[in-house]
Amino acid sequence: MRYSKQRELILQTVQALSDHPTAEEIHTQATPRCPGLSLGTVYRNLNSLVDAGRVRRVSIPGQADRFDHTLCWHSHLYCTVCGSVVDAQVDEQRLMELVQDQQGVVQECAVTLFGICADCCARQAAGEQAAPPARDGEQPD
Amino acid sequence: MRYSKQRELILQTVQALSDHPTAEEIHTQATPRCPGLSLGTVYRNLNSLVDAGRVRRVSIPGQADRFDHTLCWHSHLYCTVCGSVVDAQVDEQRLMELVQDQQGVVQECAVTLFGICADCCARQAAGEQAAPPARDGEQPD
DNA sequence: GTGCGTAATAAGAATCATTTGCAAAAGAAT
DNA sequence: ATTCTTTTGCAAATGATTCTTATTACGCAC
Repeated sequence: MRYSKQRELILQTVQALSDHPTAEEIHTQATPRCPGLSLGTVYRNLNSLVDAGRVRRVSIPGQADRFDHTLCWHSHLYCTVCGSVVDAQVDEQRLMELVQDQQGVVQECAVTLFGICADCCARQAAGEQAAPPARDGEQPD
Repeated sequence: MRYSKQRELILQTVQALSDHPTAEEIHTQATPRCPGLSLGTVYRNLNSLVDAGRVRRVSIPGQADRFDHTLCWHSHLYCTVCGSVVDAQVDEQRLMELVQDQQGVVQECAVTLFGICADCCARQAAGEQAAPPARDGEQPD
């Protein structure tokens, strides 16, 4: 793989946006520093970076893929209130033990939690409303 | 929700096809018994059935959703050799304990295993080739 | 430095799974 | 049977992602 400034920028952007940005968010963030950067290039390079193991792909069912700068194994919690994805604390060792015993061979294990993130919990406790992830047909008043 | 023969048929088809069929597979299987059944109707009804808790949705990253007749919680193993999805044995109780301790509230937990199913393991042991799930640009010889 | 071969790019068409809009058909209730 | 509402079928729309093609620009050889 040979050097390209757009790939470098895309990698830096994923690392800077340490939440779990989508390709589109990465594109939006990166474009100012490289006008003309195309979304296709972002997708292509994200795939290369994932293949090269420099970035991780985070898939939440029914949503655009997100990309994670953290290389070591971990799980994610998808907040059903605000739509954010945060890292979750799951003991890899113990999980693998729990999961290993199958009829067949287990090579990888992905855990996705659905729930309410710490921020939204705090907000709810304070009686506030979080900006919802624009789901369904809910109109704010 | 009021009765419709196509919804009934779709439900029966998911239950009959106890592997994890996609909407398209369900459509193909169901059409003979209801000529003119449209794919849109299949999707629409699968969504209703999922909402009503009569069927479960199984998402594997980068693939069409599959539907599961089994209502009780369980995990899935995606076979990277043949592309099939089989039920996995994961102790729900112990998994939940492992996963519960987050900054935030966990409501649900999805585990997807990637590996090789029992059938493909057996085939590999016997030195055979399984029909691959038609990935990438691999051409058989 | 100049020139080349090749990998990488931008732009947009193409694809795939899924959803949606709408007029017609089918359940349900009267 | 009549009316009211939900569902259907079809086709077109969407959204995310990939692919195609002509073009650009690395990086090496001279």
